[in-house]
Amino acid sequence: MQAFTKLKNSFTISKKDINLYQTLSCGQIFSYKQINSGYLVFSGQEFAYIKETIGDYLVRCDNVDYFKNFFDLNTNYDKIKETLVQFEVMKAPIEFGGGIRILRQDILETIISFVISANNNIKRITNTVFYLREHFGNKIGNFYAFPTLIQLEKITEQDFRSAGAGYRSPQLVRLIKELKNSGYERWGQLETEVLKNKLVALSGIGPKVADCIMLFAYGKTDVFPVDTWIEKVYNNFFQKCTDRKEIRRKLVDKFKNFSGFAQQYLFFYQRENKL
DNA sequence: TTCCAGGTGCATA
DNA sequence: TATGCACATGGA
Repeated sequence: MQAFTKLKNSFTISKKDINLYQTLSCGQIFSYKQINSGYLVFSGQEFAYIKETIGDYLVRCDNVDYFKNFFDLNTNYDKIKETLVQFEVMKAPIEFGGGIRILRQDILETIISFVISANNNIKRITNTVFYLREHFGNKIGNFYAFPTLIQLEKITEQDFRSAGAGYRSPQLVRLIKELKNSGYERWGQLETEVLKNKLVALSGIGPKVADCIMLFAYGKTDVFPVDTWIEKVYNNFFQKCTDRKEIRRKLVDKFKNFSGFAQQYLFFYQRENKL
Protein backbone atom coordinates (compact mmCIF):
# COMPACT_ATOMS: atom_id res chain seq x y z
CA MET A 1 0.00 0.00 0.00
CA GLN A 2 1.29 3.46 -0.90
CA ALA A 3 2.11 5.57 2.15
CA PHE A 4 -0.01 8.49 1.01
CA THR A 5 -3.19 6.37 1.03
CA LYS A 6 -2.91 6.45 4.84
CA LEU A 7 -3.13 10.24 5.02
CA LYS A 8 -5.98 11.17 7.33
CA ASN A 9 -7.51 14.33 5.87
CA SER A 10 -8.25 16.03 2.59
CA PHE A 11 -9.53 19.21 0.96
CA THR A 12 -9.95 20.44 -2.58
CA ILE A 13 -8.63 23.46 -4.46
CA SER A 14 -10.41 24.56 -7.62
CA LYS A 15 -8.36 24.67 -10.82
CA LYS A 16 -9.72 28.21 -11.21
CA ASP A 17 -7.53 29.13 -8.23
CA ILE A 18 -4.29 27.29 -9.03
CA ASN A 19 -2.35 25.47 -11.71
CA LEU A 20 -0.26 22.96 -9.79
CA TYR A 21 2.25 22.31 -12.57
CA GLN A 22 2.97 26.02 -12.89
CA THR A 23 3.09 26.59 -9.14
CA LEU A 24 5.50 23.72 -8.48
CA SER A 25 7.76 24.08 -11.50
CA CYS A 26 8.26 27.84 -11.35
CA GLY A 27 11.41 27.51 -9.26
CA GLN A 28 10.07 28.47 -5.85
CA ILE A 29 10.11 24.92 -4.42
CA PHE A 30 12.52 22.02 -4.80
CA SER A 31 10.75 19.39 -2.64
CA TYR A 32 8.11 17.82 -4.82
CA LYS A 33 7.75 14.84 -7.12
CA GLN A 34 5.41 14.32 -10.04
CA ILE A 35 4.03 10.80 -9.99
CA ASN A 36 1.62 9.04 -12.34
CA SER A 37 -1.54 10.05 -10.56
CA GLY A 38 -0.54 13.46 -9.25
CA TYR A 39 2.09 15.16 -7.09
CA LEU A 40 3.85 14.55 -3.81
CA VAL A 41 4.68 17.83 -2.10
CA PHE A 42 7.05 18.01 0.87
CA SER A 43 7.52 20.92 3.26
CA GLY A 44 9.44 20.76 6.52
CA GLN A 45 7.96 17.92 8.56
CA GLU A 46 4.79 17.61 6.43
CA PHE A 47 3.85 16.12 3.09
CA ALA A 48 0.77 15.95 0.91
CA TYR A 49 -0.37 13.81 -1.97
CA ILE A 50 -2.29 15.81 -4.55
CA LYS A 51 -4.48 14.16 -7.13
CA GLU A 52 -5.72 16.02 -10.18
CA THR A 53 -9.37 15.59 -11.16
CA ILE A 54 -11.35 17.27 -13.94
CA GLY A 55 -12.21 20.49 -12.12
CA ASP A 56 -9.96 20.59 -9.10
CA TYR A 57 -7.10 19.18 -7.07
CA LEU A 58 -7.72 16.81 -4.17
CA VAL A 59 -5.11 17.45 -1.47
CA ARG A 60 -4.62 14.57 0.94
CA CYS A 61 -2.52 15.28 4.00
CA ASP A 62 -2.44 14.98 7.79
CA ASN A 63 -2.35 18.70 8.53
CA VAL A 64 -5.06 20.55 6.59
CA ASP A 65 -4.36 23.96 8.16
CA TYR A 66 -0.67 23.69 7.25
CA PHE A 67 -1.36 23.04 3.59
CA LYS A 68 -4.17 25.62 3.28
CA ASN A 69 -1.64 28.18 4.47
CA PHE A 70 1.10 26.58 2.32
CA PHE A 71 -0.97 27.17 -0.83
CA ASP A 72 -1.80 30.70 0.35
CA LEU A 73 -5.52 30.07 0.00
CA ASN A 74 -6.55 33.19 1.92
CA THR A 75 -5.08 35.48 -0.73
CA ASN A 76 -7.21 36.64 -3.67
CA TYR A 77 -5.00 36.12 -6.73
CA ASP A 78 -7.67 37.41 -9.15
CA LYS A 79 -7.27 40.87 -7.60
CA ILE A 80 -3.47 40.65 -7.78
CA LYS A 81 -3.56 39.67 -11.45
CA GLU A 82 -6.13 42.39 -12.24
CA THR A 83 -3.68 44.93 -10.84
CA LEU A 84 -0.57 43.51 -12.50
CA VAL A 85 -2.11 43.00 -15.92
CA GLN A 86 -2.44 46.78 -16.19
CA PHE A 87 1.31 46.76 -16.82
CA GLU A 88 1.82 45.92 -20.51
CA VAL A 89 4.87 43.78 -19.73
CA MET A 90 2.79 41.51 -17.46
CA LYS A 91 0.04 40.64 -19.96
CA ALA A 92 1.79 37.71 -21.67
CA PRO A 93 3.40 36.26 -18.51
CA ILE A 94 0.03 36.25 -16.70
CA GLU A 95 -1.72 34.75 -19.72
CA PHE A 96 1.01 32.08 -19.80
CA GLY A 97 1.45 31.32 -16.09
CA GLY A 98 -1.55 32.84 -14.35
CA GLY A 99 -2.08 29.66 -12.33
CA ILE A 100 0.98 30.29 -10.18
CA ARG A 101 0.50 30.92 -6.46
CA ILE A 102 3.33 31.90 -4.13
CA LEU A 103 3.80 29.09 -1.62
CA ARG A 104 4.32 29.76 2.08
CA GLN A 105 7.08 27.29 2.74
CA ASP A 106 8.88 25.98 5.80
CA ILE A 107 11.36 28.67 6.85
CA LEU A 108 14.34 26.46 7.73
CA GLU A 109 14.02 24.34 4.59
CA THR A 110 13.72 27.47 2.44
CA ILE A 111 16.81 29.05 3.98
CA ILE A 112 18.97 25.95 3.45
CA SER A 113 17.55 25.22 -0.03
CA PHE A 114 18.16 28.72 -1.37
CA VAL A 115 21.71 28.87 -0.03
CA ILE A 116 22.29 25.67 -2.01
CA SER A 117 20.61 27.33 -5.02
CA ALA A 118 23.33 29.95 -5.50
CA ASN A 119 25.02 29.62 -8.92
CA ASN A 120 23.36 26.21 -9.28
CA ASN A 121 20.69 24.62 -11.43
CA ILE A 122 17.24 23.52 -10.29
CA LYS A 123 17.73 19.81 -11.03
CA ARG A 124 20.89 19.66 -8.98
CA ILE A 125 19.42 21.74 -6.13
CA THR A 126 16.47 19.33 -6.02
CA ASN A 127 18.77 16.31 -5.84
CA THR A 128 20.77 17.85 -2.99
CA VAL A 129 17.66 18.77 -0.97
CA PHE A 130 16.24 15.24 -1.36
CA TYR A 131 19.61 13.76 -0.36
CA LEU A 132 19.49 15.79 2.87
CA ARG A 133 15.94 14.59 3.56
CA GLU A 134 16.76 10.94 2.90
CA HIS A 135 20.02 10.84 4.87
CA PHE A 136 19.32 13.12 7.82
CA GLY A 137 15.53 13.67 8.16
CA ASN A 138 12.82 11.87 10.13
CA LYS A 139 10.89 9.12 8.39
CA ILE A 140 7.31 10.19 7.57
CA GLY A 141 5.38 7.35 5.98
CA ASN A 142 7.52 6.01 3.15
CA PHE A 143 9.22 9.40 2.83
CA TYR A 144 11.54 11.69 4.75
CA ALA A 145 11.03 15.07 6.39
CA PHE A 146 13.52 17.89 5.96
CA PRO A 147 16.09 17.69 8.79
CA THR A 148 15.30 19.72 11.89
CA LEU A 149 17.86 22.28 13.08
CA ILE A 150 19.12 19.73 15.63
CA GLN A 151 19.58 17.16 12.86
CA LEU A 152 21.22 19.74 10.58
CA GLU A 153 23.77 20.57 13.30
CA LYS A 154 25.15 17.04 12.98
CA ILE A 155 25.81 17.32 9.24
CA THR A 156 29.51 17.76 8.44
CA GLU A 157 31.10 19.68 5.58
CA GLN A 158 31.97 16.35 3.95
CA ASP A 159 28.33 15.22 4.30
CA PHE A 160 27.20 18.36 2.47
CA ARG A 161 29.77 17.68 -0.26
CA SER A 162 28.43 14.12 -0.59
CA ALA A 163 24.96 15.65 -0.93
CA GLY A 164 26.25 17.65 -3.92
CA ALA A 165 26.34 21.04 -2.19
CA GLY A 166 29.85 21.61 -3.58
CA TYR A 167 31.73 24.72 -2.47
CA ARG A 168 28.73 25.92 -0.49
CA SER A 169 29.31 23.14 2.06
CA PRO A 170 31.44 25.10 4.59
CA GLN A 171 28.99 28.03 4.36
CA LEU A 172 26.12 25.68 5.18
CA VAL A 173 27.89 24.35 8.28
CA ARG A 174 28.53 27.93 9.45
CA LEU A 175 24.97 29.02 8.60
CA ILE A 176 23.41 26.26 10.69
CA LYS A 177 25.47 27.32 13.73
CA GLU A 178 24.36 30.93 13.20
CA LEU A 179 20.69 29.95 12.95
CA LYS A 180 20.76 28.31 16.37
CA ASN A 181 19.32 30.73 18.93
CA SER A 182 18.82 33.39 16.23
CA GLY A 183 15.04 33.35 16.59
CA TYR A 184 14.66 33.10 12.79
CA GLU A 185 11.24 31.43 13.27
CA ARG A 186 9.80 34.75 14.48
CA TRP A 187 11.42 37.11 11.96
CA GLY A 188 8.25 37.23 9.86
CA GLN A 189 6.97 40.05 12.07
CA LEU A 190 9.87 42.30 11.04
CA GLU A 191 9.74 45.02 8.41
CA THR A 192 11.12 43.89 5.05
CA GLU A 193 14.37 45.88 5.23
CA VAL A 194 15.04 44.85 8.85
CA LEU A 195 14.44 41.22 7.92
CA LYS A 196 16.72 41.52 4.90
CA ASN A 197 19.55 42.91 7.03
CA LYS A 198 19.21 39.97 9.41
CA LEU A 199 19.26 37.45 6.57
CA VAL A 200 22.23 38.86 4.64
CA ALA A 201 24.23 38.83 7.89
CA LEU A 202 24.06 35.01 7.76
CA SER A 203 26.62 32.86 5.93
CA GLY A 204 25.80 32.06 2.31
CA ILE A 205 22.96 34.57 2.10
CA GLY A 206 23.35 37.55 -0.20
CA PRO A 207 20.69 39.95 -1.49
CA LYS A 208 19.16 37.57 -4.02
CA VAL A 209 18.90 34.54 -1.73
CA ALA A 210 17.52 36.81 1.02
CA ASP A 211 14.79 38.02 -1.36
CA CYS A 212 13.84 34.42 -2.19
CA ILE A 213 13.65 33.46 1.48
CA MET A 214 11.57 36.55 2.28
CA LEU A 215 9.15 35.83 -0.56
CA PHE A 216 8.81 32.05 -0.33
CA ALA A 217 9.01 31.54 3.45
CA TYR A 218 8.22 34.83 5.21
CA GLY A 219 5.47 35.93 2.80
CA LYS A 220 7.02 39.32 2.00
CA THR A 221 5.81 40.42 -1.44
CA ASP A 222 7.58 43.80 -1.69
CA VAL A 223 10.77 42.02 -2.82
CA PHE A 224 12.05 41.14 -6.28
CA PRO A 225 14.70 38.39 -6.43
CA VAL A 226 16.97 39.20 -9.38
CA ASP A 227 18.84 36.21 -10.76
CA THR A 228 20.25 35.36 -14.16
CA TRP A 229 16.74 34.81 -15.59
CA ILE A 230 15.31 38.09 -14.29
CA GLU A 231 18.37 39.89 -15.61
CA LYS A 232 17.46 38.46 -19.04
CA VAL A 233 13.81 39.57 -18.56
CA TYR A 234 14.90 43.07 -17.66
CA ASN A 235 17.22 43.32 -20.64
CA ASN A 236 14.55 41.90 -22.99
CA PHE A 237 11.51 43.86 -21.82
CA PHE A 238 12.77 46.93 -19.96
CA GLN A 239 16.25 48.23 -20.75
CA LYS A 240 19.87 47.12 -20.95
CA CYS A 241 21.36 46.82 -17.47
CA THR A 242 23.70 44.35 -15.75
CA ASP A 243 23.61 45.91 -12.27
CA ARG A 244 21.28 43.56 -10.40
CA LYS A 245 20.92 45.91 -7.44
CA GLU A 246 19.72 48.63 -9.78
CA ILE A 247 17.37 46.22 -11.59
CA ARG A 248 15.83 45.19 -8.27
CA ARG A 249 15.39 48.79 -7.13
CA LYS A 250 13.61 49.77 -10.33
CA LEU A 251 11.33 46.72 -10.36
CA VAL A 252 10.30 47.08 -6.69
CA ASP A 253 9.66 50.75 -7.36
CA LYS A 254 7.42 49.76 -10.26
CA PHE A 255 5.49 46.83 -8.75
CA LYS A 256 5.67 47.75 -5.02
CA ASN A 257 3.76 45.22 -2.86
CA PHE A 258 3.00 43.14 -5.95
CA SER A 259 6.71 42.71 -6.78
CA GLY A 260 6.99 39.11 -5.59
CA PHE A 261 4.01 38.00 -7.68
CA ALA A 262 5.24 39.86 -10.76
CA GLN A 263 8.65 38.28 -10.31
CA GLN A 264 7.27 34.74 -10.36
CA TYR A 265 5.11 35.31 -13.45
CA LEU A 266 8.08 36.87 -15.29
CA PHE A 267 10.57 34.22 -14.13
CA PHE A 268 8.32 31.34 -15.24
CA TYR A 269 7.54 32.99 -18.59
CA GLN A 270 11.21 33.66 -19.34
CA ARG A 271 12.50 30.27 -18.22
CA GLU A 272 9.81 28.09 -19.86
CA ASN A 273 10.06 29.95 -23.16
CA LYS A 274 13.86 30.48 -23.03
CA LEU A 275 13.32 33.96 -24.48
C1' DT B 1 35.61 21.75 -24.65
C1' DT B 2 33.20 25.52 -23.01
C1' DC B 3 29.33 27.62 -21.01
C1' DC B 4 25.72 27.95 -17.72
C1' DA B 5 22.93 27.42 -13.55
C1' DG B 6 17.44 31.09 -8.98
C1' DG B 7 25.22 34.20 -6.43
C1' DT B 8 28.21 34.86 -2.52
C1' DG B 9 32.56 35.89 -0.12
C1' DC B 10 36.69 38.00 -0.09
C1' DA B 11 40.62 40.78 -1.54
C1' DT B 12 41.92 44.98 -3.51
C1' DA B 13 41.77 49.76 -4.76
C1' DT C 1 31.73 51.80 -2.01
C1' DA C 2 32.80 49.40 -6.27
C1' DT C 3 35.04 45.84 -9.00
C1' DG C 4 36.83 41.35 -10.11
C1' DC C 5 37.80 36.73 -9.31
C1' DA C 6 37.29 31.93 -7.26
C1' DC C 7 34.26 28.61 -6.08
C1' DA C 8 31.80 22.47 -7.17
C1' DT C 9 29.48 20.06 -10.35
C1' DG C 10 26.53 18.07 -13.89
C1' DG C 11 24.01 18.92 -18.14
C1' DA C 12 23.63 21.11 -22.73
